[in-house]
Parts: sequence; C-alpha cells; structure tokens
Amino acid sequence: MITDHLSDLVRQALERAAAEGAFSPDGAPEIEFERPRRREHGDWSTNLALGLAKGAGNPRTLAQALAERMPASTLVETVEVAGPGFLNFHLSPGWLYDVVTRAADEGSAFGRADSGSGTEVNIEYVSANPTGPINVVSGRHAAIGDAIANLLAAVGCEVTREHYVNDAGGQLKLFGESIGTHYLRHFGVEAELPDDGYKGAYVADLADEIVQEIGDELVEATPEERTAGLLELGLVRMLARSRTTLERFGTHFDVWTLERSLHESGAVETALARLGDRGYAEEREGALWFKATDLGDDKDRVLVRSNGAPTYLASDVAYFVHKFDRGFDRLIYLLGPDHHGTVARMFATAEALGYERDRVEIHLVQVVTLSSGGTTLKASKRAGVVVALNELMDEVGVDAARYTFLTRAMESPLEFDIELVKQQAPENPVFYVQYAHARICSILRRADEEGIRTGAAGAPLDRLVHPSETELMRKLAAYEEVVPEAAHLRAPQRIARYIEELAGAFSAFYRDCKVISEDDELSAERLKLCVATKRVIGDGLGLLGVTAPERM
RNA sequence: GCGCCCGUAGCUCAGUCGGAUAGAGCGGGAGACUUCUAAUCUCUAGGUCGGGGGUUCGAAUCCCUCCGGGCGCGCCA
Repeated sequence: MITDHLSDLVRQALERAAAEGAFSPDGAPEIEFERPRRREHGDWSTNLALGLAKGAGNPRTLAQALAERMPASTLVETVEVAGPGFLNFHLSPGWLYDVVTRAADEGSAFGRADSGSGTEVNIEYVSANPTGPINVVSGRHAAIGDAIANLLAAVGCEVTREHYVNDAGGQLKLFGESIGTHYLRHFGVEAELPDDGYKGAYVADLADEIVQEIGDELVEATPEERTAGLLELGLVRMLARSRTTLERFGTHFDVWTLERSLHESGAVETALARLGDRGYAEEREGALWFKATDLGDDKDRVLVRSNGAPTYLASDVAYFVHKFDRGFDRLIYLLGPDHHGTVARMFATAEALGYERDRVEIHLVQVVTLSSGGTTLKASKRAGVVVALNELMDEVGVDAARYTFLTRAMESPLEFDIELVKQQAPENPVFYVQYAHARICSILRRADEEGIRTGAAGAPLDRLVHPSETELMRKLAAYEEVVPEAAHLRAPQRIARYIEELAGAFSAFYRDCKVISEDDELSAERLKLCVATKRVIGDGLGLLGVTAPERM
C-alpha cells in the first residue's frame, strides 16, 4: 500500500534529521497517515511532527526539517508543512493509475490484506432458543455476523461461522408442553397451556404437522413421555425452519452445535471438574457455584442447581473448552443487549479455565425498533412482539433488509421503518449502489458490442485527468484502507458508507466523462476505470452479503 | 441504587485509538430527461455535536459531573 511507501520515506527523513542533529530521537515513533478532509491538504498527511514535538521543540520547525530531508520518490510530487505542523504529501497521478490497474485485475486481491493471516477465529451469532421463528432481531445479528466474518476473512483470518442451539433446559420443556396442549386438543382432550407457555400460532401449526406424522401415538403416553416426544419432533422442525429462513437470508453457518451434545458427550462434566480443580467451583447450599467474584464479576454464579439441573452457564463453560480445543485463537460472540449481565461471567469463565480473556470478544448488538405507519413496536421475543424475518424479507427483500441492518453500527439501536424501506425502495441507498453497478455493466456490454477493449495490464492510464476521474480513482484507492479498518473495528457500516461514496463518485464521472467515444485509446482507459469500479462495488456489496446485479 | 449502550441537521444515522472549515441519506426549496440505464444529476436551506467543567497547540472524540432515553442486575434464558 502507498502508506507503507510513504512511511519509508518519512523514516529515512527522520534518520537523516537525527544524524544531522536536527532533533534528538526518542525511540522509534509510530508513523501514521491519514487522508485529509480537505483536498488542498494533499493526498496524504501525517501529524508525526506534532507528536514528536510534544513538550519540546516547535512542531513546524521539526516538520520543516523533515520535509527538507525527505528522499525523492516518483510517486511524490511535493511535501509541504501546513497548519500547526502537519506534513502534507501531494502525490503524482502514478499512484492512482497503479490503484486502477490493480483494482481492475481479477488476480490482484485488491482490498485484501494479511493482517489476520494465521489467526483462527470462531464467530458465533444468531444463537437462540429454537422455540420460535427467526425474527428481525436475529436478522440484524445474521447480517452483522456474516459481514464481520467476511471482513475477517478479507484480512486473512481463518473464519468459522458458528450457530449454537439451546436445545436443553427448562424453556425447551415448556415448549414441548405447549405443543402438547395443542396436540391433545386436536384429539378432543381438554388441555391448558402451561403458565408462561408459548402462545404463538406457529406452536399450533407445529402440533398439526406432528399429528399428520404420528397420529394419536402420544395421546395415551405419560405426560413426561409425551412432552419429550413432542419436544423432539418440534425441535427438528424448528431447526429446519430456522435453517431455511437463514439460508434464504443468505446466512450459512459452518457449524451448528447443540447444547445437548455438550451434556451427552460428558463435556459439561469434564469442564466443571476442571473449574473445580482450578479452585473456581465449590459446593454451597446444595448447589455448585462458580466463584466468579474472584475474577471480576459482581456475584458468584450457580453452575448446577440444588435440584441437580445444570444451568446454561454450565454448558457455556463446556462450550468454551469445546471451542478452544478445536484450535481457535479467538472467539467472537454477538449477543443481544439483554445478555449484558452475562458478559462479566463469560470473561471470568474463560479466565477460570485458563484462557486469556482477551481471546474472547463479546459484542452486544443493540435492539431493533420496528416502526410501521407511524406505530412503533419493539421487536422482542420475550415481549411477544415478534416480526418474523421471513415476513420482513417478503416486505422489503433480502438486499434492502440486509443493507439496512448494516448501515448502522451494531452498538446503536436501529430503527427500521418497514413502510419507509418498502415505499421508498427506489431511494434506498442499497439500490443506489446496485444501480451504479448495473449501469457499469451496461456500459461494458455496450463496449463489448462495439468491440472496444480495455487496455492490457501494462497499458498507460495517463489520459485520466478529469477532476471527476481523479476523484473516482482517489475513492477507489481508499478501499485498501477501508477494508482492514472495518475488519479491525468490526464495523461493516464503514463498507456501506464507502460504497455509497464510491457509487456517488462514479455517478459524477459518468456525468462528466463519456466512456465510449470516437477516441479508442481514451475509451480503453475509461473502460478500465469502469472495470475497476465495478469490481470494487461488487466486492464491497459481497462483503455485506448483498447482491451486485448486472441489470436493473 | 449499581453496570453497559445511546444522545450529532426536521427524521434516520455516519464520523470518536484527539487533528486543519463536522458529513450522508431521507424530508423541505429551486432546476435538469433528443444521453454509454433519470432507480440519475445540479444548486439551496438546515448544527450551542444533550448541558457544564477539565486535560491539550488542537476535543463530537479523552477525563469528571449533571440531564434525558434504552437495556440489564434470578438456583430464568
């Protein structure tokens, strides 16, 4: 990347300045570059002198000393001192032509980095009780999880996308009983829904399906057998539905782990024993407690209840071991904000097991507020206000739904106005970006029909000098920083922002510069710029899990 | 009460490991379609970055404090 080159130049200038006594070096400073907001501040800028002069010396004088000693480079036109002591670099067009050439080249891995290479990451998201349909909240988690996974892969990480299913515990039993109520009623047996039972219409649907399959087989069974049997049948169906919905949304998990399997394999027992061996578990009042307060949590937590039933925390402990045993360097969790109370104990758990807590990363994805026609509804499985992800996809489509989920930072609450996204679909930014992509494809088709070809890999691009062309090329260049930054910050919204700006820069170019003209040489150069733009827009949309249509 | 998140244009939100004159989309106002796709483009109005202190050459960004909103604080998940 260009910034590496600039860093080298600055480092050499620093060494010369030190050798000539222009300043006294104090360790090796970090040399960082940023692209200034204002065009007249150059293409790249560093505040190095401002940092070095902290407390001693005049930053402008130091900056001037560095500027005077800056080695020559074919890529740098001028270096100037500005403001309180910034060093502003104005580059020659060559760096942009290099960017376009690489971006247009399929084999160049433009926008890919290796900062994460050698790191195996497990990212778990969407995980929920399989007792209800996938809702819009899960949709937000799915979109964000997918995008972060894509971003991590783009910087070289080995990524495993994982979905955990809480198929054990009291909630599941309640679910089985709820199905049982409808099942019995189907055969004319009077039955009441249990307190806090599942009330959604899908429960009755499930019961009907099960009746179709097994008939009255379980009517005469004991309540325990009936609940267990129906639970099993219901669970299989719920999981299948979840998987279908998620696949429709474009979310595919590499691994589905069932909580039950952790119990059945003995992993829970083993993990609890390990906590005990390390002195972090003890019997008290008939229950087994995790001494979480020793590790920063504000309360101790129960692992096994006095009635012998393990808590979810017990499975979580085993799950940590299970994941780390599979060789992951880092575990990422996306949880709902209602899990805030579990974060401290999660870190404590990891540490108690002997893993560094900074290998665990927990993000709380904030709530989705759905509004529709002026009415605001809070989407929450608990509160019973559930809008299924399937319904949302029916209403606004997969691309618009995904994109809307990804334009906001995950730690910000998201207001999703279904009516707005639906009614104003043409003005939705996602369509704007897709349109730019389709428009480029249209130009490329036309060029193909007219037999105009883009130049070969080494062909010059020095006729791309229009301000709109320069702006577009500069925007393309930014992609190489945007991807690693978005990956590092786990911030897919940066990609969304970026491709909107890129699409905007393309529109200006399209307005000002006729691509296909009488001038074959110029046409070839502009076509290459189009190809590069198309690839970057397509790549950015791909990172977000949104399609890049050839026609609209 | 304690903890976490949020507070930026009329609305929805970016920007925050401190940088130079704070941005986008939508909405408001005024314009542009014999065109390589008008699902577009141009111009315009709109701000005490919740309030107040502090650190700094420099604060939307860091610290303190207050206010407002959301969420959590169980041998529920």
